[in-house]
Amino acid sequence: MFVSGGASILHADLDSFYASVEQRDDPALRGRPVIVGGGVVLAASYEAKAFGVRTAMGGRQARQLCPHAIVVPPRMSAYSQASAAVFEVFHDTTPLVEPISVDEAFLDVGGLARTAGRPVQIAARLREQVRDRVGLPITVGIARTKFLAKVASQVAKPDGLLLVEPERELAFLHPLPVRRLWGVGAKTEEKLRAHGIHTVAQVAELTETTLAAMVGGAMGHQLYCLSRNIDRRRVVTGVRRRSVGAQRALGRAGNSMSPAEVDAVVVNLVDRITRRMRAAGRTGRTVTLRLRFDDFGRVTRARTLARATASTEPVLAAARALIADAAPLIAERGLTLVGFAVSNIDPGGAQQLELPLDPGADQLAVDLAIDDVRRRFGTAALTRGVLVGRDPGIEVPHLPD
DNA sequence: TCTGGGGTCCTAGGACCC
DNA sequence: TCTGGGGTCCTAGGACCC
Repeated sequence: MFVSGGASILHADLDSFYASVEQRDDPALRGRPVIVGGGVVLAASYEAKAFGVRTAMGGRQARQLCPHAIVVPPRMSAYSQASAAVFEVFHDTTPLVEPISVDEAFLDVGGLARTAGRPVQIAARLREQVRDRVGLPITVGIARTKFLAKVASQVAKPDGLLLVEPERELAFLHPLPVRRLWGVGAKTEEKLRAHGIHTVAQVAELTETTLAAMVGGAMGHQLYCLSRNIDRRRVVTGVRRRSVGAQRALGRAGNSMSPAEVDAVVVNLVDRITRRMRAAGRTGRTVTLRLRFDDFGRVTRARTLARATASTEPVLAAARALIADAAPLIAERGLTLVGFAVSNIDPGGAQQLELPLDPGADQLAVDLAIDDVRRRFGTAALTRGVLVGRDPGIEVPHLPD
């Protein structure tokens, strides 16, 4: 099966995910402006967005814009369940699903023409299924590249479906504002604006060298490519996490916390992180402390351990040492947020691959199972693994480190 | 505008190695 | 005593994304 060159990448994106779940579960909320989250807007229904309410906006401002909005507290477990149900629909559609977040994924449906129809038909059916089985609206963008599929879904929102045919890619892309380009936020938008550049078409007129001088090498290259819809990224499954973190906003109360109270927060954060790492079978080496102060200034401090771990004690020891080093900063600037992340995740150290073998499996069966793992995960998969056999007569091949 | 919680990637300097 | 070129790892900060 070879790539046809047609538009066969789907970007599926649930609309106002948290708010839609709330409207689904409480009929009284349907058709009305709903805001999820009090201090900060975690999600807003389209009825609330019509008043200018946006995700990540302060709660006070949101209520000023939309005084009659119904504000509900988040119900994370309900969203997790809804997400799992939606991903079930995704996986029923194609095995090539690349999750981006709880409410978003890329799907490659290029190889399904014979069995499932054209991508537009597949996308329409997927939307119906999510509506019928989970009760949520979802928007799907279809294009030849991941980047453009995502742009298409953004343009098609809410509750829409948009196919960008290969022959009209640039006609679709070029009139859009630069902010639509992946990686362009407030700062980069401002840099480009300073040069009189507002649209994707204007970016596409520039050389890579010119762009690199404006926004840096990597970003310049990216903008050069995306503005021409050059995007060779494939839809990939099984992307590994690179860090695990947790944080807690303390507000002004953080200013007056005693060292013991801060330590209690640290212990709790480290416990949550290492618990999740153990559950996922991952280890990491670098512990990063993240602090936010009264003036909203931010700072990070990091420490790298001798070996990767998911145990509470060494991570907690590093976390406490980082806090101790930062104590003068905290005293001086006033603490309002503390967080940790463990990164430098070991690519294989903690993964225990269980090879299913029939009872009485012989050496050949073990070798075949290992070959299968190598085919699926690459030859590097086993180089740092440990295999435990019950029968001492069966050998695990010596694997170079 | 006054701010949650979870992430990713890039840049740049210093230490260290061959 | 001074000197190249190339590479890795670590730390800190910044921008961006959902």
